[in-house]
Order: sequence, then C-alpha cells, then structure tokens
Amino acid sequence: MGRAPCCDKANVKKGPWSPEEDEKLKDFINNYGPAGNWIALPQKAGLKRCGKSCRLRWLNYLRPNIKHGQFSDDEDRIICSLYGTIGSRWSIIASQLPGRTDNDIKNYWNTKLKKKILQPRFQPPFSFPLQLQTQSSLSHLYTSFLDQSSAADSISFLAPHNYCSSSNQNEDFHGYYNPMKDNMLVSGSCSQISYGVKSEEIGNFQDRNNSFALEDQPGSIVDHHKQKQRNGVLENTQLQYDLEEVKQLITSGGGGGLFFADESKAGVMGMHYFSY
DNA sequence: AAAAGAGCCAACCGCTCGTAT
DNA sequence: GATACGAGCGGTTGGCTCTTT
Repeated sequence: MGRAPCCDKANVKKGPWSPEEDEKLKDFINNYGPAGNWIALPQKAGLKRCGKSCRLRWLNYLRPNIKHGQFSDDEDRIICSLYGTIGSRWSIIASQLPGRTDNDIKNYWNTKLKKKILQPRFQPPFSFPLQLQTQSSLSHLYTSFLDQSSAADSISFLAPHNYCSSSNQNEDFHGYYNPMKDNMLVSGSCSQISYGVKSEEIGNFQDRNNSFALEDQPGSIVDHHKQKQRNGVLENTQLQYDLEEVKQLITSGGGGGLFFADESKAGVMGMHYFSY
C-alpha cells in the first residue's frame, strides 16, 4: 500500500495562481503566520489548493522581501562559487542570497548562468586535434586507457579529445586529455591545466612547464599554481569511476560539449570540458 | 504576417529527511 | 525500533513569451 496523498487531488485546483488566491493566502499568513501546518492551511484559508502548492507560492512569490529580476555580477559569482563547492543544493545557495529563492536560482542556473560560465575563457597553449571523436571510437580510447593503467575497476576522469578543466577552487582534481598522441596527457586541477609526457605510472607525469592558471585572479589560485610548479610532478587523484560510469559521463556529453561530474564520487564539482 | 523554434519560469511531482507517536 | 506524516528539496514539465525564419 502506498503512502496516503497529502490532499484530495480531485478537488484541488492546479496551475497558475489568481490574484484572488494570492490575496487569500497572504491575508491568512499575515493574520496567523507562515509557520504551522501547511496541509491544513488551504482549508482554513478557504483555498482549493494543495498545502504544498500554498507553501511553494508563499515561499517563492508572496513572502516579503522577495527579489525578482536581474541577477547581479556579485550574485553570479556567489552562485558559481557555491555550485562549484556544494553542487545543486539550491536551498543552501539561496540562503546566501537574501531575497532570492531556490527556485529562482535553479531556473537562473539552468537557463542562463550555466551557459554563460561554460564559455571557454582562455585558449590552451597548444593545439588539439580538430576532428571530434566519434562515439564508436570512444570506447576504444578509454578501454585502452584502462588497460595501460592496469586499473580495471576504476579510472580517473578521462576526456578523449577534449580540453578539461574545473571551476572548483577548493578541491583538486586531475582530468586527463588523451589525444591521438599516446604519450601526452593533460591534467586539469582546480587551479590549472597542465600537460605533460606520461610516465610509466598513469597519473604521475612530468610537468612540461606549460601550466597556466585557470583563473587570473590574485590569491590562492596563483599560489597553488606556483606550488604545483615547484613540485614538478603532478600526482594523480583517482576519482573512482567505474567503466560504465565513465562511458555514461563521456557519452552524455555528446562527444564534446560538457558534463558535470558526480561530486559525491569525484569530490569535485563544476567539471566540464570543451572540444576544439 | 504567420509559423516554428527557443527561452524562460511558475508550478508540479516524487523523493528524502526529521519528528512525533 | 517501526510507522506515519508533514516539511523541504531538487528535478522536471507545461505553457507562455520572445525571437527567428
């Protein structure tokens, strides 16, 4: 037996709210407060709506100090930064932006901000093969990658024929680029994209001193970059994807374009790659 | 001017979590 | 500890508006 419905679906109105309904809801909440029992509210307020619908309408539209309209650059930055850190936890992100609702931010991210920030902002210091990898040959590439690494059950993020990067500023991740030249790998971290010659062990390779900063802002990003260059060797960070997940991630990117990693496994967010 | 496609956003759905019993 | 239930959350959708052809 399933769970009892929260309201009588047959007798509740759906769809856009009318001004009269808005007034009823506002009046009721102004008189009795927003807290309490949302399920019982519609009946008390004389509304033919589901309690959840009332709650949503109040939180996203009717409550005081709601901010609608254009997001500022500062708000953009906060959203991007938090998304990079915690992912799509919209309610938490909204809590950092007074007047904004989680729904608003979610819509804004999905329709505008995501496209905006995924525009490549810099050119890599080398040329990638121009032809796009075909779906049919993708499996060969990452299969051979697995074979070489002798890691049959896990693999680091691999982006065949793609330039990979991360917008995450807190966590370090290394993504790999595996172009036709088998001896070259590209590693991306939260602060930099590097490339180098693969050594015997997958994941350890010599930095060819062609690292460059992902961001040109002052602060820890640049410091981190220097630190990496001092070390000379970039170590691998296994992200623990199994083969099927890698296939899924890569193919869901359509052979190019972008995808977002599952941060619960990768420990990073905002990972994306571009094809050239 | 009309049709088609893309963009946008309010609202819904179904799930998880926390709490009371 | 098990169960029931409301609150809250994130993903998705439907339909309206805007833009392009």
